[in-house]
Amino acid sequence: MRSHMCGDLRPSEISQTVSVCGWVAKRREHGDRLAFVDLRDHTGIIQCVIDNDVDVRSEYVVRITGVVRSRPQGTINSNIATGEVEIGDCVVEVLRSAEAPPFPVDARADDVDENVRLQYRYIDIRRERMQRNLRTRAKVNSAVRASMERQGFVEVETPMLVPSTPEGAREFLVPSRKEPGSFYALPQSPQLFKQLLMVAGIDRYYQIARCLRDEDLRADRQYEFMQLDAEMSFVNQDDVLEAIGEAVVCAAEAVTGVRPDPIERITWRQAMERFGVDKPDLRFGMELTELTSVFAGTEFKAFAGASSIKGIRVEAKAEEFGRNKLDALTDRAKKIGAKGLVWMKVAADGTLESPVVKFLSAAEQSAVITALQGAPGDLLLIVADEWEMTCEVLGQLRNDLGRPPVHQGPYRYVWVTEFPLFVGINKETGQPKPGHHPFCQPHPDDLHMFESDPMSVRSMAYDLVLNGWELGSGSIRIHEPDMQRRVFTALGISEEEANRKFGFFLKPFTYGAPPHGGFAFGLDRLVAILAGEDNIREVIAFPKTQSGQDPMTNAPTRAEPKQLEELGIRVLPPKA
RNA sequence: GGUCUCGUGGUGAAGUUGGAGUUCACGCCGGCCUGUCAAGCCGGAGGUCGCGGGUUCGAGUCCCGUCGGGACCGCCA
Repeated sequence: MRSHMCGDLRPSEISQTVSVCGWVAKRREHGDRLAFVDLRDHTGIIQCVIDNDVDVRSEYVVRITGVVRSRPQGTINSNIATGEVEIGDCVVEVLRSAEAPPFPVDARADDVDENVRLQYRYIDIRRERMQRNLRTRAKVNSAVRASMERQGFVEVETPMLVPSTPEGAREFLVPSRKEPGSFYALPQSPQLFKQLLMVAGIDRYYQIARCLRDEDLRADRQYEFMQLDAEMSFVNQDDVLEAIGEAVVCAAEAVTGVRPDPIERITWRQAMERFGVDKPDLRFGMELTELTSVFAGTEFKAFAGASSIKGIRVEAKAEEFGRNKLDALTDRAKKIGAKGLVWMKVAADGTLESPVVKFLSAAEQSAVITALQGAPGDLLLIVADEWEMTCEVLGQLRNDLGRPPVHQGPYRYVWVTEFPLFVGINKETGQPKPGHHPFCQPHPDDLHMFESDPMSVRSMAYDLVLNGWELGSGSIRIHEPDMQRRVFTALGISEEEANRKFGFFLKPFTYGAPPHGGFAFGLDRLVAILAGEDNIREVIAFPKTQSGQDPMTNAPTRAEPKQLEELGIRVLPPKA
């Protein structure tokens, strides 16, 4: 039907007869004998000059055949790529008329209520921004696949109907018709299957896998999302980071044209010390500064006896933060869990202004300024608490006060390694909770304190972080029954319980499991950042809203009584 | 489950101390127009101010509830 794409026409095509197809982006009439029609396809816009009376309106689908010619002098439009040429002597075929669209099919729709855009997603996607985003996504998928293939990974598809597993995120359940009362779950990840593929000798597996989690939605979370999921046999941690890092770097290069530097690494401990979070945003400074020794002998009650004191310097913000804003910061700190927040302002003469300054010795005051490199006009924020709380509170404040939008360059990738094996205590059982999952290999250097001090044991788990967003995580897995038993014991899981919950997973490991490890990272998040979006809905063709609905299809919908009966399901009346 | 925030013709906004569905831009429909380009000029249609209740002589505006969108917290091993 067509010989060229709209956006491809250039002076090199002049005097050629061409046919283009697309949607009418704009019509400008100048009487019966002259009209300009801007025709749009996914490549761009070309101006067609119509010299007879043709009724074409916005979003009509048309085929236009005519001759490419250069535009008359003074009428070149430098705003579009095809602006030096136009199509003349046009024959217009209306392939389909159209209703007027509910919103402009161009950048103006960026300001339209997102719900309306989602309701008419098929029109929204005609826009250049959405076309670009979806094509960026395809580039990332393609580059990731190519990279994984080059590295000898084999794509294996794993089932969508899987057994429900008790740990982890809430699952979507699918009722079984053959066995009423029994349910499949939709996979939160192919975790179990990919490890079994290692037992099965696949050696290097990957999949661009759809994962589902029935947890509340956010800017960076949808019910369904795509992950690059991978697992490798006979490898150590470096091998995994190397392989996954290569795929990520290739994906970034495919989109930006620039190959990022090798991804740097930081341990979890360092990340907490310096940035106060386990997904540090390396694009800006304001790092946490250690002050515990500065106040080692202080008289100030709030600091005396605190095991960890740290501060951050908010550059040149002293003036901006009046009483109200400082109170709001203090509230924020308390909400996170701090007992309080100490603020100080560095005055023009280099002295400190703060409600607590009278409790601090002159030596302490000057030491604080030196440690934090305070300059006149700076705001200093200090927290004293247990180490983890101090880090966490200041890390949050650092992000609140300094973090740019996620998509704003430069791209700073970082591996965070050596996560703690256990995190927190299960309130019901009093036992530690797994930091990653219960099949994660403890750090070999920490095995001597596994029983005596389990909370200090590091793991062979790692995260990949980009601009403060967690892209994904992985670990070296346990492949020895003895080690697995020790971990279950530490978690308070009995052998009976372990067999009941994880039996179908553990048994295969007795038949010869190779040492293995893997990783999974969220493609939606990576694509969003590379596409310059701060919301993954913008890179998903048909996303759900925050309440989990699809304004276009109206999903979820009520089931027919007949369907429910067949499945042996009765729906309870809504709670009063 | 919680905090905050938004909801006014198809779209985006304005709407003052509570005083007539008022206004602006875009879009739409009709007319004029031979070089425009998110064209220009003239005219027109189009709204249950999300929904329900309350206060009031009178509510887009104030109060209560509810529904929907969004951001965040919880949650996401």
